[in-house]
Amino acid sequence: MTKRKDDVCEVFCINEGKVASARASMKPDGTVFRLAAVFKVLGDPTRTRIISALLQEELCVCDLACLAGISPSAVSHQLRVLRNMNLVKYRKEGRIAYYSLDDDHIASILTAGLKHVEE
Amino acid sequence: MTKRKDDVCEVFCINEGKVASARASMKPDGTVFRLAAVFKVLGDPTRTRIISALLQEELCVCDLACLAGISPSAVSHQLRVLRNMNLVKYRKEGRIAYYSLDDDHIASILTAGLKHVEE
DNA sequence: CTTACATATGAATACATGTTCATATATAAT
DNA sequence: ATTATATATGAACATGTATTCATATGTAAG
Repeated sequence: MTKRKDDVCEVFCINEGKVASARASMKPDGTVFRLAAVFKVLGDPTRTRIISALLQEELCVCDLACLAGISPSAVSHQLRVLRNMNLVKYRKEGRIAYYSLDDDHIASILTAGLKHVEE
Repeated sequence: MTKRKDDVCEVFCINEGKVASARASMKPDGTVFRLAAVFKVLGDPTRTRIISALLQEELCVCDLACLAGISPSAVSHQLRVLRNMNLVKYRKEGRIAYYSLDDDHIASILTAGLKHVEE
């Protein structure tokens, strides 16, 4: 196998035209990367469960820990990940932090995913 | 910290009522798990790019390798992952395998995700 | 001012995962 | 038949990641 690592595209594409047009109509790399990042964050069972629970109503860390069946510490770690991706937001009431979905798109993504999963 | 690992839920929930109702309205564990699995599969930049390219038209392994900028071998591995999750299907034409999205839900999921990413 | 509690966070460990490399299979061409 | 090509696959390695544990922060209560 002596394919050169660079310019693989130019030389080894089978349908250069299709590749060129596909490339032209694709979202920019940054967008694809951020999209992947969002899906990756949603792609952990614990976090999916958390988001799924928050579809109904806001919940505090402890309650989410109950629902997910893991320690509050683990939930807190995961909530930070979700926060960093702008998937959840929270409000503080005393020492209790109530988390909720950050915007309506999140529910749409979940719903679309469920349609595929539930066939 | 002397919290028992079992029955954490019963003892340490702050709002038992909210937790109970959230639990009742949540999808079964199996569904949540499969949903997470779908998102996890979509959560890799290479696979997101592949799916994104296939939104336009079917493409063969080599062309996808060009678009993703990785080896055909790596693409083939990823295509198997996507196949296992029923996200893509393929038809053979001679020795060339043309891949396409398996159903319309996939596009919906991508679109919903893009709305969040593009704000 | 302590004490208790809800949450957050850093470090460490155990586990999963994506790519590469080598090789296999299958189909077309010579 | 032999060679070239398109794809598939197994093993290995390197990297990433989710949980746990220990600890820190901040808030309410005694």
